[in-house]
Amino acid sequence: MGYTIGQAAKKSGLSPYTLRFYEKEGLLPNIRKNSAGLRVFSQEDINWLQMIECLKGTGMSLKNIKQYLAWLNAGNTTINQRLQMFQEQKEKLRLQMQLLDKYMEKINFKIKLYTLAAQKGDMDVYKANPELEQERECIFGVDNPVR
Amino acid sequence: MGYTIGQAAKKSGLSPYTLRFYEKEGLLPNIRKNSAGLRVFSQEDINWLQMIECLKGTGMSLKNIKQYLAWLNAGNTTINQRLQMFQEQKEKLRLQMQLLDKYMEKINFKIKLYTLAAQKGDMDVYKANPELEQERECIFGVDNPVR
DNA sequence: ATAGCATTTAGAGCTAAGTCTAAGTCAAGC
DNA sequence: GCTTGACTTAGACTTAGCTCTAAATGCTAT
Repeated sequence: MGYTIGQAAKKSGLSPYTLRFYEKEGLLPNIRKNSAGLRVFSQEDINWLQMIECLKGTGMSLKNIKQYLAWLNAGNTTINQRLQMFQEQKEKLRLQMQLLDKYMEKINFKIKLYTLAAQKGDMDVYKANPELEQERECIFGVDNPVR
Repeated sequence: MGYTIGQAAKKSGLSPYTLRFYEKEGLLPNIRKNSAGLRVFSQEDINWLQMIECLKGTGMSLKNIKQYLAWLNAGNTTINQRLQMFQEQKEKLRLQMQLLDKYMEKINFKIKLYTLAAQKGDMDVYKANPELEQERECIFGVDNPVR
């Protein structure tokens, strides 16, 4: 009913080095050790690692994840802090997703451009496709510099 | 028709330090200098900075952005490499957006959980709302550990 | 014409998040 | 009983990407 550090590494997609590092940093406070001194990761530990991945992947620092852990350990008196933290994290994620949508537009434009250029063999695609110029200005937000 | 480093910093959201650093790294190869030796950023430079932000924001390293710049400077013979680069970047972005969707689900679940807990004043929300337990298992992907 | 602010340079310093090394322990298979 | 491979520790090292310092120069408003 437990995993070695190598198995936990595979399950979580992190390296054994990283798992030890997280433990050293206090992000994995309750890892058991067996009689031989080896770490034993429970399913709960793996789940917690996935929560860490979620928070890290949405831009939270390890330091702030540690703060969340402290709130978890502090019990019911910190429910409101935790709720607020997730609400802020959600807003951050929403903005990030919005930004990525914009980046996707830019990248799609470039793919369109280079696909035409690859067919033609050169970059003079605006001459043959003047509508691209307008799309470019729209996506890249060209404006008039002062001075 | 040009910006100082401070103005360019505001326009791009980067610090003057970062802009100088990028130039030092060869990511801004064509910044003009005026008669006093001050950098003059053109609108083209600002647009290029926005492209850098797009590539960086979708996970590309500065080193690889520099490679792209080298391809740009090399001319028409590198159109296919550039097309392939953007196609790979698009796929990477697609996967990233998929991941963020998952994270959004997790975070929404936590907000639901903590909102109920905040009303109740404690974390025993699974007892009152057993359907949450199932949703949790679905989102966190609990499975049966071996051994 | 002088104070105050932005800019310049080279190069040092910093932070976050790992990543690795060395020396040693342990269990399993041949 | 010996080798192999995964594990242990403390602590040093690495990398990416900035961020700052110091000393000098130069524009701008009073």
